[in-house]
Amino acid sequence: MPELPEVEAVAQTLRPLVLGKKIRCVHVFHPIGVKPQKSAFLAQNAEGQTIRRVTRHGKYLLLELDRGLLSLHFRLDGQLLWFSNARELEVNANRPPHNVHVDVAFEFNRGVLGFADRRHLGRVHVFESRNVGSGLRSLGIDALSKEFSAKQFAQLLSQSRRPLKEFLLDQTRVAGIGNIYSCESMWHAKIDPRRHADSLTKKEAARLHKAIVSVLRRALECCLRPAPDFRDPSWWFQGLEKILRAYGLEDQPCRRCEKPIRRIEQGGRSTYFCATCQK
DNA sequence: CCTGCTACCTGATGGC
DNA sequence: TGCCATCAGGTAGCAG
Repeated sequence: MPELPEVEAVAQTLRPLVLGKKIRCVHVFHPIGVKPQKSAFLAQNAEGQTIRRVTRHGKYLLLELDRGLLSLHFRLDGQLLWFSNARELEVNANRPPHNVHVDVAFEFNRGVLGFADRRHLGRVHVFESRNVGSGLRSLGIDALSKEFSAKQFAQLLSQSRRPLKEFLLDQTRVAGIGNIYSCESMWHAKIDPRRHADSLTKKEAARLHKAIVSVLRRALECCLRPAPDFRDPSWWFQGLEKILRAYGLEDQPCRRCEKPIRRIEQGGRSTYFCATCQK
């Protein structure tokens, strides 16, 4: 559930399910999912606590407890699953013929929340506060927060000479933008991903800021309709393809100028863009 | 501090 | 059909 809109949709959908519920028991089926923390540490710090708020910062989903918080990061493939009870989870997960890998589960009085990830790259951690944990602590401004203004964005851009694409993926500057929506935002703003961040004019920075916010809002609407279905392990966000204009469209004609979309590599990741209308 | 590289994992896909 | 290479919406950790 990779980028900000997907995580926000999950947060909104999850909120009514877990708010005010007490974590009766934590199950760690695959310890890699809590690494580098220990299973016992997670259990000790989460069991018996009630979920007071469900929030999000960048791509991190945060379950705030009476004391401390749970930090869930889905990386590339992580997802949440909901089971009626521990028995249902036991029957349906982590055993053939089902292909459902629940690494960590939180059991409530009614219902169980599972964190599943077949690649085991996603992580569940427990922290005293948001200021602990390297990834979470160093996150920049959330791209859908009030603090993310055009002025603030221009300021951040001016402080970096990295290629724009790499700058947008840097979660310590602006949090929440990933590979898809960085490409989409730059396409909408008509700016070349290879430009250095500090080379953007104020006007271009403002255009890109606007593009980022509208791309993320649009994607969030898509992610909420239909809303995530935690009861279906095969569920995934649908319909996002129809809003994409660059990502994954190598060799297909640009929707503005008809020239083929190009794919290049930046920082070890694919960038899709139109070399003709993105300057 | 910054930047760039690799590791971490599994599964889907396409070429031969 | 099988085998191999490549790709995937991400980040942590490390060296320089």
